[in-house]
Amino acid sequence: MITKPKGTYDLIGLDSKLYQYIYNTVNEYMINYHYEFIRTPVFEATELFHRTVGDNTDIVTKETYDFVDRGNRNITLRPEGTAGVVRSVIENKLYGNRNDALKYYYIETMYRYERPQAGRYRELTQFGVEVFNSNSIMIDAEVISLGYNILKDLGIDNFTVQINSLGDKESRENYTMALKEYLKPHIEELCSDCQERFKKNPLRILDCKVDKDNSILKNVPKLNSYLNKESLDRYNKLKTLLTHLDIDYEENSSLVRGLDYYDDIVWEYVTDNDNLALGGGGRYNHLVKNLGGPEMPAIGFGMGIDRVINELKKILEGKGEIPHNIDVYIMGISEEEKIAGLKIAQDLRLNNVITEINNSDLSFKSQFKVADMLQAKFLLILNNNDLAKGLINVKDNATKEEIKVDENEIVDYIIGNL
RNA sequence: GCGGAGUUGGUGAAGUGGUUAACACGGUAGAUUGUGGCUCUAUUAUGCGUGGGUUCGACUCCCACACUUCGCCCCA
Repeated sequence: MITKPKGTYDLIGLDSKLYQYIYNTVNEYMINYHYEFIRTPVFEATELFHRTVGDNTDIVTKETYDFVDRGNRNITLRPEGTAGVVRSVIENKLYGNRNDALKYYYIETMYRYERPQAGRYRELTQFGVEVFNSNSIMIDAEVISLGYNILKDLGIDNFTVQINSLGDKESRENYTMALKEYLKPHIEELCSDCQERFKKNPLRILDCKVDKDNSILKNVPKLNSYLNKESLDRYNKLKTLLTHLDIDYEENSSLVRGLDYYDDIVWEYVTDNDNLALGGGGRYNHLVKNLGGPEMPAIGFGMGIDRVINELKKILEGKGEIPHNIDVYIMGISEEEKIAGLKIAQDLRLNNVITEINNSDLSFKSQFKVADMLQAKFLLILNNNDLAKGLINVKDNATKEEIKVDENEIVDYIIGNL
């Protein structure tokens, strides 16, 4: 038997239902918030991701899906959404005749060559937004609240928005130096991974799972105190705006995100139960220029749909709710009954009634079982005698009451009683 | 890249180096001559992740690999 590749999954059953639900909700929100849908290629030149992410992390050396195509091009399957959108904005000069914010959203699969574990797959799906050409803190507030409002609307309420400011490049460099200065005498007391991080990415030490209760890390200099006036003002303004928009947030001074292209505001949507990030984002005011575009501020976030699906499943299990399936199941045995049923099914379907019909040679007993499995609300039990009189037997599958309805009124009857 | 635990039917699973792989749910058919969900009866894995090896004999022991799952690194 041929099995699916490691770390992938088939979107089936309840998962696929929830995916559609999320997909539809996201699209609705994006339209109302006036974000334009953008789709970029699944694969891009490897160099794009290397330049976006930087060359010094494990991400580039062991966590991307790289291959050489038949034309000897170095290609990488996109591991995240930002790089492709930024590339497209630059390449298509989408900023050319605009002086307002450019707002894009995507819903796409991503590929990461990782060892699978809880909430981590090799093929994952994210939705996200990227906004260009505005450095207004109002945009930061809009983007953060957009992700927040979507999650809330989906029915997820056990999460928290964690925010932090990394400051601008200068502030961050000053802070990094101060942090290293502070940690240097204690470096031997930290875990071996932190000793490695000290050299490669000192800010990540703040995120360490092993040393998180270590008094050395608890007394570490605060990032916020190294912010310059402008960054601090922005951060304070953001907090005011989020409160203004009724967004519950939490400040997390050790939230740094992994990549060094972020400036100023960063945030994550974190579940309360298991502290898993459903999504996160930040400002990246220098990335566009670094990738060959003009000086242009930008901000964005990505949300892991796979993780959101898992959260929704937990919530549904807790409530014991089974998602709605179909409205009407049409039953019949003889050829005439089935053919009559097919027309009725079409009439119902054209009127937005979710309808299924028996097409096989199943006994009534079996058809009832199918109807129950599909959680049909109404059963249309066709028989030749009544059909000849223009009547249809309608059974309410909740009350078990059965009545005969004129075939010309069946659609209205169903719609009126759903 | 590193480590732990797993892999038996549509599902949940038990199992032993030795002819036919428990049990339950589900499915199908019938008792019920075209209106079910209860009950009863029959039936439902030529197969125990894949490939090798040991053995008279392997689902059971050994090795490798694949996949699942939970962590580490990393986290876009």
